[in-house]
Amino acid sequence: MGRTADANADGPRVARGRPARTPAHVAEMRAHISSCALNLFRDEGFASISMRRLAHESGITPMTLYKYFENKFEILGTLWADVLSEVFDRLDALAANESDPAARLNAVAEGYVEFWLAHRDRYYLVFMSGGITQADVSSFMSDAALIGRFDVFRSCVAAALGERAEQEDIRVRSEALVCGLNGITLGLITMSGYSWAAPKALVQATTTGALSPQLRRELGALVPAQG
Amino acid sequence: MGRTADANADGPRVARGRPARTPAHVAEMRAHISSCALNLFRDEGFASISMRRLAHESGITPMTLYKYFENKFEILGTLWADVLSEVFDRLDALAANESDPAARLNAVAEGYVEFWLAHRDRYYLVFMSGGITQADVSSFMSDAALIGRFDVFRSCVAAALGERAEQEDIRVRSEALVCGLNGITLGLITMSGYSWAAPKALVQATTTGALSPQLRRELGALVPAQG
DNA sequence: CGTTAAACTATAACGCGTTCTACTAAACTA
DNA sequence: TAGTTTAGTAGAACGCGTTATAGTTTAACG
Repeated sequence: MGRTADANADGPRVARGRPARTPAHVAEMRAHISSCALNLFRDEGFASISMRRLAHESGITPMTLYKYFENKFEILGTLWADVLSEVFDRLDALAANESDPAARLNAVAEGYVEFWLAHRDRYYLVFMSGGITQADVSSFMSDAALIGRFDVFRSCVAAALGERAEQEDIRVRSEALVCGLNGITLGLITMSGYSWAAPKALVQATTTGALSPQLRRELGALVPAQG
Repeated sequence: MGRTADANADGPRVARGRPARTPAHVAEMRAHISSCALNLFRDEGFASISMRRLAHESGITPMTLYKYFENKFEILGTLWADVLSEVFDRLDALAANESDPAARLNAVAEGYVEFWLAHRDRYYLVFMSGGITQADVSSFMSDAALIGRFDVFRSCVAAALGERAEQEDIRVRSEALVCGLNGITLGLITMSGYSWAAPKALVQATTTGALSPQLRRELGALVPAQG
């Protein structure tokens, strides 16, 4: 002890031997692996693709995989960003095509649910891939850029409410809206044995519920009064 | 060929050799295994309990386990009924304690969400145990007795709407309500990194949304007119 | 009793995610 | 070029869910 190389601690460390992977190369490698993974997961499902197989298809050794990713789920996590981008790009386009605020809210909400229903493979990829634990999802979902994209809903709600909107009001309404839409998707996909009402009807009930004029008064009992 | 025992096909088959397991014994054995599984899963988590371990704790061979259950998830499925019973027993009690219809609806909705939030282990057990596929959940959820218990919500919605309620109206509203509550639970549990509004606020937004007076008119565009 | 058909056991095996260890290849400095 | 540090490889290993196989016990029959 005391014999190690960091005796000269007055610099970023003298470069001896092969340099460590540059962040750029790491990013490139992760992107390469993720791209292979996306194709494989889409075609054959997350559970069916083994790490050994993914490594082989990526032209890499299984061990190397674990140099770039903590585990299989972390690979999955990098794909979520792509899928969610896809959803929200579509929602933004839908929103741009509707000038009436209430109609816009409804269009976006419908688009969200219908995207998942039309691409169940992606839904499974994001929300239902096996063995997910609380920590896995929430750590990924705290990515600020991703969460920010859910603001479409918030701004649509704000626009539809118009003048009468207050901050906390909008927040609760739009979060409840997102939860409702997620719940609709979850129900229709995972409990397909039950004969649900039409998705559009459920979505519309949820969006009009989010704009219910009654809500603001009732919320007064829960959040600090604002004036 | 032709030498087999079913030459005498004029009966339910002659009993030769050890009789097959009686349905009662099968049920009993499954119950025994399930009971062991419930304790183990609750204490150490679904993923942490191996089939070898469960077999051992049940006083049984791993192979025998597979004689009574198709796979590990089927064991899990038998526990869902117990957990859901627990939820709905509580909801029924809550409903009985509230005479005002709107308050009752809210109490039941809150109770539902709060149960899952307070017993996340059970939530994982039911909704998030790894590797679940569409078929797994929906086949279980088509159990009529279980689905019937969700009618608490329907009847609460009907009572709160009072005279002005119509069949399809109630149906869509209560299904959207259930979806919304499921979505709230899903969001709060799996995306705990995000700072959601208070659960009670989200629930109240959802219940008042489900009673929104606007809804009935808008639904007219989607479902056949009723008069 | 012996026969028969089933229940159950014991054990090995497969591929999985993951980890470990020993090794080779590469990229830099002195 | 020699020395050093890291990247990547090769391959065994662990426990997992699950399956297959062969053997043993059990409960009914005649």
